[in-house]
Formats: sequence, structure tokens, C-alpha cells
Amino acid sequence: MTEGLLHPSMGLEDAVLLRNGGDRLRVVPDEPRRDQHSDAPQASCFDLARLLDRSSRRFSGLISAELTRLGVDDIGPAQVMVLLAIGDTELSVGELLDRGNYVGSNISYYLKQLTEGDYIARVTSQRDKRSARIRLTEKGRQLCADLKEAAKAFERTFCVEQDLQDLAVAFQALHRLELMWANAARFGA
Amino acid sequence: MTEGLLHPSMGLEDAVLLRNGGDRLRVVPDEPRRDQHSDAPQASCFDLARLLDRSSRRFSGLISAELTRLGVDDIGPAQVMVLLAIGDTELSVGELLDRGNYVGSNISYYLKQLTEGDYIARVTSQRDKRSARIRLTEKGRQLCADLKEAAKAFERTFCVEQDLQDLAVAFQALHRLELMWANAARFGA
DNA sequence: TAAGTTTACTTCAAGTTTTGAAGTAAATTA
DNA sequence: TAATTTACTTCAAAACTTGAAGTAAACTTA
Repeated sequence: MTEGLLHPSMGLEDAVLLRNGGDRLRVVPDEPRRDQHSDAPQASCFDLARLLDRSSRRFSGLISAELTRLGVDDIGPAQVMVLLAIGDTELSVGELLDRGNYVGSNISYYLKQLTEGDYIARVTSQRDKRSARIRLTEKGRQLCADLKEAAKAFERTFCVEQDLQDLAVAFQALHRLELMWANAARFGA
Repeated sequence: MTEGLLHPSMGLEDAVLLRNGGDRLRVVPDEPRRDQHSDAPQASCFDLARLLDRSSRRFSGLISAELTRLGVDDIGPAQVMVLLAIGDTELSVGELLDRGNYVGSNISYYLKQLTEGDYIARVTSQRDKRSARIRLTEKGRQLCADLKEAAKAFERTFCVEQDLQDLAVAFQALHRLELMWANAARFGA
């Protein structure tokens, strides 16, 4: 049933992607090119950007729904992303900033809410008293665990092996693109 | 309790992804396993979501910078996404809604600004007078063209072949994941 | 070591964007 | 012809983002 929803024709003609020693996927042309019409629409970086945008919105929607189901109503998907970014580590605001490419004042705003909601705990670092150290509270950890459980349940129900692999593939490729965009930002495109 | 953001249970070890007749990429095991250390970080869907988020922000930043460079200051990256979503076609608000998975009132808001800035033209459909038909004006088309030119210039300068392939790969895989999330939303995960 | 600079944040006040609950008007259906 | 549905738009409140201060600790330098 998924098949019907997939829209056909998109660049990237038949190809073989193979993972080499390091951590890159390579696309190599498939033996005898079957479709010569390379007018197959090639995804531009704008197409990807729109897809990123749309996917984010979609995913946020899912998280929102799950939060509602869990009876959490003092934080939204954006704050959840921050929780997930923190994960099991204890880190400084600065590190968190880097992790999510956030703006400082913005993270401060989120952290305030998360602290008020008791999802995270902050202590002033002893080493450097300017720096705040952040970590999840039990409540925060629990919420993350619940969400992960929901995600797993969802995967078990709806995902085929293929989907999980798509996830890995998308992650890898996107990760590298992001690094490139980061460089672009540094150099001033 | 919580086992971190990376859950270590998904096997994209050495593998070959190949595109079959339809439009799916498949992963098949690679001959002699080269890297045994499968501690290669495994991405969960939350990791991907965060990456999506971060990448979007990054890309928005680039667009903002480019808009500034072009002297455009009446619209931002979000509006640009809408312009790009419209592209060369003439479509109704409803179609646009689907394209970007937007919320109705939200698109209305964007369209208002884009109309005021003379980037798009809207005419009431003759067939169905409730429906507005949208298309880019010359100004809108020009802006899109300028941005695409900038993107190409950027690609020429910074991208290696690999990057372009990452783009295609990320697009494909993410596209399918998005469809899955869309289904999840329909079925109520 | 006093003075200046940088770092690591936080706060605040404007904006901007998003949401959701109406509202409007044209099409459809009963 | 009276509901109902569809295709939007509007509005106001909430959420979010930005950028310009502000604070205080750490570091540099004269």
C-alpha cells in the first residue's frame, strides 16, 4: 500500500550505493545504464531543504501527539528536541548550543521552561562559575524513555527493514551535507 | 535506564545499496565484512529528527544571508520555501498546503505577505470560486532564479561529486521516511 | 595587580510565527 | 431549498526568535 504513495521518477538513476571502509556511502553507476533519459528530475538542495522542513513539521506533529497522549502539556516538541540533545550526558549550555546549532538566547528560553517544568537540573560548574552544567532530571529521563518506547512500538508496528535502513542512510548523507552547510556559513557562501 | 540517544541495534554495517527497478534503495550485505567494529554510531529516528531540525536551521541561515546579499528584506526564509514550493506551477492553496504539510491559517499568512511583496499573484479560480489559484510573479520567479544561481555557484565552489550524491541519497531516503511518518499521523501512531 | 578583554551565559523588549477557534462564501448533497 | 461540506481567510492569543544589552567570572597584559 505504501507503493502507491511513492511518487515515481526522481533523479538518481539506477545506481549502486556501497559503503566503504570509512563511513561514506558511494553511488556508483549501475552496469548498463537503463534509463538514458537523464532528464529525470534531480533533487536540488532546495528540494532537500523543503523536504527537511516538511519532515520536521511532520515529525513535530507526531511528537506533539505523543506528548498529548502522555499527558505532558507544559512543553512542546521544540523543548523535547532539547531534552533529546542533552541525552544522558551532562553538558554546558555552550555545548548544547553547538549540538543543535541554536542561538544562545533561544536556548536560555527553552532551558528556563525545562527547568521550571523540572525536566532538567542545572548546576553552576565548579571549575568555571560562568558556566552552567545541564542534565536531565528523573522526570526528564522518564519522558525521553517514554518517547523512545513509543518510537520503538511504532517501528515494530509500521516499519519494515527497509525503513530502518532508509533512516540510517538518510542520517549519514544528511549529516555530511549539514557539515558542508556549516562550512558554507563559516566561509560566507 | 535510558540507553542514550544512539541505540545500538540496527545493522547498517558494510553494505551495498542498490536501486531496483522501482524506486527503492536496497541494502545488501557486502562481501567480506571489513569493519568488524560495528560500534559505528546507530541513528534513531530522534537522532534523525534532531538532524533535520539542525539542518533546517542551518539552511535557513544560508538563505537569510543570501536574501540580505540580494537586498531582499521584506520576506524571510520561510516565505522563500513557499515560493520554492510553488515553483513553476500554478496551484491552489490546498495543493500548496499538501506540498509543504502546512497548516491552513499559516499558509494564508505567508501568502498575504508574498502577495503584498508582489512575489506571487492570486486569482480566484473560475471553476471553483472558493479556490484561489497561486503563481509566481516575475519578481518571484526572479528571486527563485537568483537563489538557484547562488546555490549553483556555491556547489561549484564547495561541493565535490560526493556531496551531490549525498544530496540525492538523503533526499530519497528521507522522502520515504516522510511518507511513513505521514502514515503514522493518519493512523495515529 | 589593576585594568581591560573575552567568555559564558541570561534577560529583556521587540518582533515574527504558529495555533486554533471562528468566520465567509461557494459548491454539494439530501 | 435547506443542510453540509469544502476552501479558504481572519483574528487574537500563545509560542518562538532575534538582537541588543547586562552580569559575572576568567583570562591577558601592561
